[in-house]
Amino acid sequence: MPSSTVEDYLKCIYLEAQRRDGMLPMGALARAMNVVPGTATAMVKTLSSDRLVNYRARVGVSLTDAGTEIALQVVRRHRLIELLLVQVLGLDWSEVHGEAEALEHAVSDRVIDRIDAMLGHPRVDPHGDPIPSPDGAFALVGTVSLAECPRKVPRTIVRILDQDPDFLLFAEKNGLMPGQKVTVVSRDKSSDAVEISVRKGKKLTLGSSAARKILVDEAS
Amino acid sequence: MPSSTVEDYLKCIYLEAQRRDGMLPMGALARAMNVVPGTATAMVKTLSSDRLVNYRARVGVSLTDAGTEIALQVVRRHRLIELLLVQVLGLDWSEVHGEAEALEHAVSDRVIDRIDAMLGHPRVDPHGDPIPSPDGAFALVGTVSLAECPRKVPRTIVRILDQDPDFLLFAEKNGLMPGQKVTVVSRDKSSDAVEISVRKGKKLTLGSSAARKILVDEAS
DNA sequence: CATTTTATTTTGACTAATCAAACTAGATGG
DNA sequence: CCATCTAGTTTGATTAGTCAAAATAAAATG
Ligand SMILES: [Mn+2]
Ligand SMILES: [Mn+2]
Ligand SMILES: [Mn+2]
Ligand SMILES: [Mn+2]
Repeated sequence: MPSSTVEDYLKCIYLEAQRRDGMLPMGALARAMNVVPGTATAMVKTLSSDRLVNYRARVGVSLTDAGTEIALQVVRRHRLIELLLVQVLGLDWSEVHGEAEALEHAVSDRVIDRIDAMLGHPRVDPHGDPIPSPDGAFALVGTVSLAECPRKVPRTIVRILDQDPDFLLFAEKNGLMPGQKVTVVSRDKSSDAVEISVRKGKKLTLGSSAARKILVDEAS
Repeated sequence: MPSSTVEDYLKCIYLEAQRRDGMLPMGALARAMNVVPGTATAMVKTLSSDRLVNYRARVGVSLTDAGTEIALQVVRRHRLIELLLVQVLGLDWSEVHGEAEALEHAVSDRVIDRIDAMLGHPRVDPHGDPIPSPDGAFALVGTVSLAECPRKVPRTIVRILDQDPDFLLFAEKNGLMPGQKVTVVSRDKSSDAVEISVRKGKKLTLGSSAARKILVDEAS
């Protein structure tokens, strides 16, 4: 069985590689894992000799099929746990990411299957992140953000691309959660601002980097 | 924060010391922790320098107040998790001890408080083991076992002193669970047997070591 | 192209947790 | 009391995961 450290590295490589194209540079991995670069290099070498990643010195790292499989299991556990904490135990969606970070390594398949069943085989977690099925499949949703979707057309929020508790609390307070309606009123290039209106016509202005974190559905 | 290894040692010392009198010998600790004696000695020395245990070479180990406090927190987490797994997620009582062994180190106070609230501040776990309150207090129950309680008097089972899945499955199959009624019919010294009758007058014979694991209430 | 900067790798060291095996300190007992 | 047994302790290694700092490769720049 992989240690929880190995699980975290694989999950991190998987999630970081979503953004970027091919190989994940060691510097990015080290930053994401909060370790010094030498530590990332050392770890990646052992992952490589275990055939969990492909490593090319001074280029970067990518997951093998075996590594992807483990990463997806960890992501599945993480997101099912988040949903359990929100829906069954009543924690706030801003708190659950941190909690799940530890619990994802401590739940067995048996327990995760029970959680999955009790929640009715959910497809997404509280932040709209997709939950891989036991065999690693999942649907991709909402690839357009408030920073680029058409204006004046009401949309439904489907996903939030940030786990930071402060951002999530802000989002929650302003009704920016999956399922909520939102319309982009205007955008201004120079001021980098996106003006939106949420439920009850409440207006709100976001910087574009925040707007980019809020994904809405494709179909109007 | 103590590592999960330290938490397990402290919990183990706490639980093993329940049986025995004063100091727990290193051999007993090593056996209970599944490590070689030298490992237990080394660990206990570091616990001792952290003021979590009192250690006297060639005598044994006992918990300090600080050590007891940690041990009780771990026991509290363990037992609340067991109850959650049984009552909310529907796992069998024979499975939950093993699951809780890992989860007890991964749940935060925040999560454990929510579990406690959701379960209605329970006093005992699925095996009848008492759940310490956040400040470490708990009630002692059922100090008499089927091996020594009076015969022919119906009793209620309050606690099972064994976490072995096989034993628990056996007990479950025969209705030997907390809350169930049971009566000792007869005992035989030479054959070491305890004959009991459970719900619906079903008869069953236990060896005395098994009988000693089933605790019943004091008052008839 | 030679030089400087930056990213990555290497080297050397450390901590926590463990085991195997050699070594006592006490108890047991003739 | 000496010999032996046994439980417990020491010593010497090992593994996983990490950091600091030196070394180096590659990229960027004048
Ligand atoms: Mn994690
Ligand atoms: Mn999430
Ligand atoms: Mn444990
Ligand atoms: Mn229990």
